[in-house]
Amino acid sequence: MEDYHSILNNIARYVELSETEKEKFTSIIKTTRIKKRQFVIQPGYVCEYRNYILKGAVRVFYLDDQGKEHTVSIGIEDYYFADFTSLITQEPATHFAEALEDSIIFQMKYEDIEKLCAEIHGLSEYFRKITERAFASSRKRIVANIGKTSTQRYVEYAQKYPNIVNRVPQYVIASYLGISAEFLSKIRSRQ
Amino acid sequence: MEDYHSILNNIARYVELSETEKEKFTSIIKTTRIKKRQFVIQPGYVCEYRNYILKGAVRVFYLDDQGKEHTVSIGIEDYYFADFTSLITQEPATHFAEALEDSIIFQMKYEDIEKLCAEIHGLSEYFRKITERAFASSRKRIVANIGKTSTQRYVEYAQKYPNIVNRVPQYVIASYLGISAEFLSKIRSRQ
DNA sequence: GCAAAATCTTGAACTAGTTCAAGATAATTT
DNA sequence: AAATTATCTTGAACTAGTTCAAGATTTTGC
Repeated sequence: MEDYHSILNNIARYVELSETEKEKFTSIIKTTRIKKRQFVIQPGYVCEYRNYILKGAVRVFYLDDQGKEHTVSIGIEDYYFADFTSLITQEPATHFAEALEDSIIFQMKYEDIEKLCAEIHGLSEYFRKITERAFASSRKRIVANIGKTSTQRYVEYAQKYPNIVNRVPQYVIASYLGISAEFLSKIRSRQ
Repeated sequence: MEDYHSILNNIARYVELSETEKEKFTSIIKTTRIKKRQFVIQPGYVCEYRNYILKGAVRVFYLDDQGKEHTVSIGIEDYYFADFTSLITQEPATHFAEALEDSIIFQMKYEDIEKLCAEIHGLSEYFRKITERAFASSRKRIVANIGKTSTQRYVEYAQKYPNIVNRVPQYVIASYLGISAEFLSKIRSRQ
């Protein structure tokens, strides 16, 4: 029996579910342990699961034509990740998800969530609300990428997520912020 | 009596609503006519409405510290827009929304949508699903901004949205793609 | 249909950030 | 604790894209 306390707590911040509903939800969860550097999602394979990080750290990234890595998301505890395009279309992924530490994740099959959202109104509301938040912060990131200098982006990110900056390799942060690893090093040396 | 055909059609692509539900939904819609260059959303004022474009074109943008414009979204018919951060937090907006043409928009109050989503399961599912799609395409845009050259971004955008490129001033496209208006002009002259 | 406003183009000087290369540190593994 | 692998730093040469300025073209309002 796993500890669903933290994910149910996350849900409770947005909606109230009955005990039966909570049980139905936790019954679709598969718990997976992954080792550092292990891939959870890989290009070519459909992203079957919506993943929740119970413990550890995971990043989602893709490789461009020149083989350069671009990190799309960095998540630690209490964070969802997926190749969302692949997840909602159920077409092959284009992104990797890689454990940055030994981690424990909860995996929920796309179809199971869809069925449960159709059945449980509160759950539909929950995913609607967290996706709205995710969308708004994605918009904020676009704004930051377009409108700010690399230095500003790094300083603000480090201020907002000091724990991530301390846990995760610098080249990952760089590729998340859209800066070369070398230039991020130079930014840091000037601070 | 307005023509809700197109917005109900949009909904029908994702979920089925009963006649009563449709009526409840259309009853919260306020129709507004806006003139070219008119602002619908302005920094300092809470973004009260989720807006749907029935006819016309609208962009959402913000001004950075140096007074430079950065376009966050460009929408034409059958497209939702808002300052989503302001909408979901109900705090003052930081963005402008400006009509690029004389337009007709449907406006739905944030609180009315929330209430109706809590009441009508299908509507909650609808907004969940369209927000998931919006989120996925927002992620794609981040990837494009970080990983591609200006030229690639422009060429791909023009290919995907030829109608927008033809309807909307070039400097708006440039500020959406994160390029200076001058450089976009040079890109186009080389094509 | 003319005047004014808005948009687009082009060139020259510049700069933020990249790329490449090589060495220095730090973290893991045996 | 030595060896290997992963990560970070620094410098020099380079380039994609910016900024500024001024003129050309198109659109809009009266």
